[in-house]
Amino acid sequence: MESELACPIAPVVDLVFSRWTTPILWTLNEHGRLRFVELERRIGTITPKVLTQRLRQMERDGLVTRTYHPEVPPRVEYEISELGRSLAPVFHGLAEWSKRNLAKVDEARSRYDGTN
Amino acid sequence: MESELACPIAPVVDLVFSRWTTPILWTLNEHGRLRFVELERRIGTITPKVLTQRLRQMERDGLVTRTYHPEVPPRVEYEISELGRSLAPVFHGLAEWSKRNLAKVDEARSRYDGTN
DNA sequence: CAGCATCCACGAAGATACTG
DNA sequence: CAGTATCTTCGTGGATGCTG
Repeated sequence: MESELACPIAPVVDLVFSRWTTPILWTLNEHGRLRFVELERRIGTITPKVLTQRLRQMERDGLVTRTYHPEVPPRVEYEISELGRSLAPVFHGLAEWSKRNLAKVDEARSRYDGTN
Repeated sequence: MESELACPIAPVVDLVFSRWTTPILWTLNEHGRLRFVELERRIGTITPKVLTQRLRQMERDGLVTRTYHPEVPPRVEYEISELGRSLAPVFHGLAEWSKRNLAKVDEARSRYDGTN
């Protein structure tokens, strides 16, 4: 998808920051093991189809684990894996940067738009 | 774009990891001030239209600066801003994670696909 | 409940050609 | 050189309905 030619982190960006993966990972990291609907509700605006798609991909990539309980009604639980958890420092770094610099982005936008 | 309800870093993810911003920022961080075509060539697969779009947005967000030299032929130079440079630790963290864990992702995929 | 199947809509991105 | 203009393609995502 992205050009790796000039950017060594392109693969990991594709992996971790493609759409919905961050909220999913963050939620699972905060609340531990969750059922499908719980995850769906906590994220709020995602549709079940898309949530399923992303979870499958993340399961394949080893970022989350899926546990199926053959009951009636069926119960499926998702959990962040060790590999997924190892991204925590990166996320923390982003949160820090956010706290410190996101306001500057807003300022820059106002300046650019001339709506000082 | 992304749901912020469950994920505090969603805004910064949108800002920094939307398409092409990472390669652009990385390239400008590596090579300093660059002209439009130089940037285009280093990234390799981006089209001028898209490159222009992304650069405009990043300029608006305060991540890059644009300098126009009214000459013939015209010369425009792009440079990473202080704000953009402040992302370096985050990028470095990603590169580190990449070196350590990207192979595990490949393993997980092989396992999932059953192509052990 | 946890999904899959299907259809549809939209915007981002690519290809191409053209200007000051 | 540094873009802009236009057209087309494509993928993501939304909506809906249906199963074990």
